[in-house]
Amino acid sequence: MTRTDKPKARTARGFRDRLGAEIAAERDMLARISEVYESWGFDPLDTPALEYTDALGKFLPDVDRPNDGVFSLQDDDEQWLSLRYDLTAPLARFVAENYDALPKPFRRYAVGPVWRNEKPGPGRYRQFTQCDADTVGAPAPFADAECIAMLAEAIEAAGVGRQDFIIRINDRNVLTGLLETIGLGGDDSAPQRLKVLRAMDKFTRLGDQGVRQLLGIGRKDESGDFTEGARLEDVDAERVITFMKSSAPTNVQSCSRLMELFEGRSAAGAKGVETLSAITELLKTAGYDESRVIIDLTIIRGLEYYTGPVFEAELLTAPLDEQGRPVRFGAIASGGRYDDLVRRFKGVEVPAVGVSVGVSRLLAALDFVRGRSLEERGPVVVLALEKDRMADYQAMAAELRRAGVRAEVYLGGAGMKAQLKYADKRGAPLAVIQGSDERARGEVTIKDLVLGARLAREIEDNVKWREGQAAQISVPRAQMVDAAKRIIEGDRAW
RNA sequence: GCCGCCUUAGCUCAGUUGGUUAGAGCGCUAGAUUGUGGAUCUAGAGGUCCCUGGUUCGAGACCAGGAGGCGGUACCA
Repeated sequence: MTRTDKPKARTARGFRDRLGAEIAAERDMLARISEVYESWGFDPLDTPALEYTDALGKFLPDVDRPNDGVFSLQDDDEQWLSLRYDLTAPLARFVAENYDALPKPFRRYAVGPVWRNEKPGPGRYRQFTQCDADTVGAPAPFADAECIAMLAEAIEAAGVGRQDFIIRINDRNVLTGLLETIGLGGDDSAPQRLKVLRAMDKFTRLGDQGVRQLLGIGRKDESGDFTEGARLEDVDAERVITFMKSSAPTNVQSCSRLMELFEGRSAAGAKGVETLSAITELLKTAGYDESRVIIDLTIIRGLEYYTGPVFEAELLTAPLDEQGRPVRFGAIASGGRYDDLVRRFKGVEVPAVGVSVGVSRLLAALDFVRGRSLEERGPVVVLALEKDRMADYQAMAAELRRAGVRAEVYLGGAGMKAQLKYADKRGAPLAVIQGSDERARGEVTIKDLVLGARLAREIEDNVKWREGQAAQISVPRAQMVDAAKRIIEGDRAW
């Protein structure tokens, strides 16, 4: 192979490798969330990563090529396959395919990677993990309220304090009602409705000014790019903005304000308010008041997808980045009602509501909030000083493992110094050392790497840093496991 | 997708108006300090200067195209 033939070792754009602590943290979080889902009576369902593209509903309009945004490939029979971009579309396919055999309502949860062929950004990858729970075949509001309550429990189980997050809720029908009151109810206004909703979706980021521009003539951003506006009359634009600011401190107040707005003017709007009112009442009875679930009229969510209540969970503690600016993580979980999804397959409307936790985002957020608490705790490393005693070393490691302590024998070819460096790099709590001296005495030396590091940090004047041998003890071989366990317990206290 | 900025050692970055063997800090490897990671000292390894093409006697520096990264914006089921 010549130089130019050599492939470059690199991960594909928007993808990444992960190891050790991060995987453990995600596995742990998924287990906690799944446990909550399962305890609420949801059964796990696993579906394939690849689906027929038409089953996912992702062909470009009027073109027989799959949509941008999904990774697709053509099978040898020319049929298009796509990697799933969420867990809900496969659920709809599964329900339609097995409709008659399933208990209805059908409750399932699903965990796994999904792929999106989009521009990656910080914390935004082209492969990420979702953790969903959905109830198919149950109309609002009971299933919706349950879903929200369960989400709150799942987020807590994942490690976010009760006071550190809030779930914001809105309803698609309420938004439809708003659009009707500004004269955008008709079928011919559909494109404009879309633009208005998109503009509203940016309220949190762009504020009144930006949204006002987007509702009117359009907006030019700081890079010089221009976004076409919805071209509403000024009065109507103001109504939209006023609407978004009219979320009240209590859910009851919000509902009565909305009722006032819609009464006699929009059936859809009134229906939405009733639903919101019912859900928040149910939740309140269950102990979820405004401090945990609040009506927020700026919540929009997916545009041509949700048909009723929509909600998202947001972290309230905004940690600061290196420059001291607050870090926005966006929604850590979201969900809503989508009554149309199965209709594509069956022709009949099947009501459904679900929730999705963005696992990677939640992990990243937690990481920030509690400052890399996911610190690596490596295995105990048994040094291999005498090559002809490897069997003894393996026996030591085995004893430690039997006592529930992660342990391994150093298997490289380097000397003692390098072996300790290795142990250090692995994050080992301690190293077990038995050279010829210890062996002659029937002992092992246990070096406390955590304590040693701490002592070294305190001792500024050096040369005598070597007396840091206080961080190690010799014990009879038979007491090795006990001594090791004691040291590990002690380290935990620090 | 569009706009802007960036890409030099494992990492963070210097590199003067184009001019010989491309540098620093940290990290890494080895040695010293009785058989010891984290302190100190010494030595060493490590670079297709993102890629391709062009301008030039000469390109890490200049030009064009591409790739990757960052930021903004659009889209986001």
